[in-house]
Amino acid sequence: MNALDEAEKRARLEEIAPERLAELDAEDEGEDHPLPDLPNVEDYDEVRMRCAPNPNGPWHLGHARMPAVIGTYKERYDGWMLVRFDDTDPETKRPDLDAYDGILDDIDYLGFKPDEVVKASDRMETYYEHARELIGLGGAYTCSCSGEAFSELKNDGEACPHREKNPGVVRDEFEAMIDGEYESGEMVLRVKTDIEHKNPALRDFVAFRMVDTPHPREEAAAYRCWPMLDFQSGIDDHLLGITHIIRGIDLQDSAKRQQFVYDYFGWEYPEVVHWGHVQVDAYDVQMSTSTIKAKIEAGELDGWDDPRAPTLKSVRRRGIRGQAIVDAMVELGTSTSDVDLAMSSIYANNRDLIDEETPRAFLVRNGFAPRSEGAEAAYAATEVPIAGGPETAHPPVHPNHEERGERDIPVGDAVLVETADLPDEGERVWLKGYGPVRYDGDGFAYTDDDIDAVREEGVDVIHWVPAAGSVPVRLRRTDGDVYGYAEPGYADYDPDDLTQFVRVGFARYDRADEDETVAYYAHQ
RNA sequence: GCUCUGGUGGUGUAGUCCGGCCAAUCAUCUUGCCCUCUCACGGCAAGGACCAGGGUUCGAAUCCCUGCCGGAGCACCA
Repeated sequence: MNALDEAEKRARLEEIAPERLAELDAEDEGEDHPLPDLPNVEDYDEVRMRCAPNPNGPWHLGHARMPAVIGTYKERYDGWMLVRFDDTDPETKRPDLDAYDGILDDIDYLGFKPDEVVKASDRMETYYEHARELIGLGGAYTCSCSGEAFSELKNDGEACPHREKNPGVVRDEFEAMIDGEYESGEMVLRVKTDIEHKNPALRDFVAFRMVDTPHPREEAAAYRCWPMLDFQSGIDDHLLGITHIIRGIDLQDSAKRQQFVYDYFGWEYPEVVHWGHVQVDAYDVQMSTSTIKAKIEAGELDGWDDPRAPTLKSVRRRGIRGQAIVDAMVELGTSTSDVDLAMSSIYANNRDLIDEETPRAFLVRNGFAPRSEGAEAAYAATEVPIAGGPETAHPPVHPNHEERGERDIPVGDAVLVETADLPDEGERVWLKGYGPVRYDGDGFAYTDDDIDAVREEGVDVIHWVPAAGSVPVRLRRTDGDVYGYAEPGYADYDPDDLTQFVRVGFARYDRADEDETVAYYAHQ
């Protein structure tokens, strides 16, 4: 009934309330977006956002959320995306020189292109300029209290003696900080907020401190006086025209702290969205840069792309599309509560993306080297002589796409099958893509049964490879390495090619070593 | 201790602002069936949730109160 006069209703609405019609259309479009609307988008000419990673190491899976969500919003609002490396801690979170390009590479893998890339460590003079200005406005003071001493005063809501220091002295001491005349811990510049603020986290926070360790980037190695995140990031967000900040709840109080700086300068604070922490299931290794780094150094992981590492390099090597990760991250939304990301949803997304285009191949498993706790699997292959049938098998490249042709697998005198698939003596089995055989205890004899044997008589269909000419494969899984033999055609694959090993799962061809070919397992 | 912030199936999410159309959406997941040269894809079906207790109301996932549980900040880390 209602559907019948939908068009009529629209026409009528157009007449009496065109603005309402536009609203309806906007609502309809909104249904396609898993992510909630960004706040107050209409107040800005352009939605400008930033990813602000600390380049202190390669990215783990959780890091993907930042570009995934921000990049998706960028596409949705036709906005602008900055990648800004917040590398202002040369010591505790010391930047890793390879991480700058590594992160950009990961963002590219996820399918996004930043409109601009900057490094905070290139912008030091800008931060100094603004600090000078802030001092001029009476909004900051140099302080030589020890951390503990200040903390104690602060917790009691009491100002330290340096707070009312003569502005000229503050100016001189700050210049001395810039000139590196203090050592680490001797002097900081604090933002004057409200020392009695009911939230102790907001009271007179540190804007600059001394760091003795030189920055690893040559261009920034001479600086000793470094801004803290709250100051640097706050200044940059304004200067770079950021309209929407999207970041984790750990920075919840940051906006409130930075608001004080913005107030001194008379700036408007951007819109902010905070999200909770992400945990990913399916990994034994904790998702943290330092933990992964430690495990690699201890030899427990082979590297950042070890299949057991919850890193982007790892899933990438397994042949999982960046898009699958992005989709999963976007589905998580931007809730402030902590969320668990199920790898199965990444796998489901990936399967959606690759199944149609991925060719099939046989892999007969024979051996397993577990590399994680509780992993168990027993795979064994049996060689069985075969006689009486055609010389070659022709299974399709893809069961849903006849037009892609057939694989040609020579059978030879014997085949390998997984021992668990071996039928009882006297029973038949259907070698997939080849035909029916009867097992006589020693070998397979081709029978003349047609496919009805499978359809109506319940003969099992199993995968197999020829005993001669098959490709020894090591299939690297998150729980260990599976050994086996792939059909001869697998020798023609190139690195990055995907295949679906029938009844085993999707895998990415990695390389051909001298004695074996290495593939990485993605998922079933 | 102080200050924020959150709690819908196994997981994620919609609904919460403006109480009824919610015996709660969608996806993933699990199970069963169908399709198929046993995978994957596809189709069908089933399973599974409003943190607890009070209150307001004709009516509460939605509003109020209390409790419980969780996360974050109070760094010269980001």
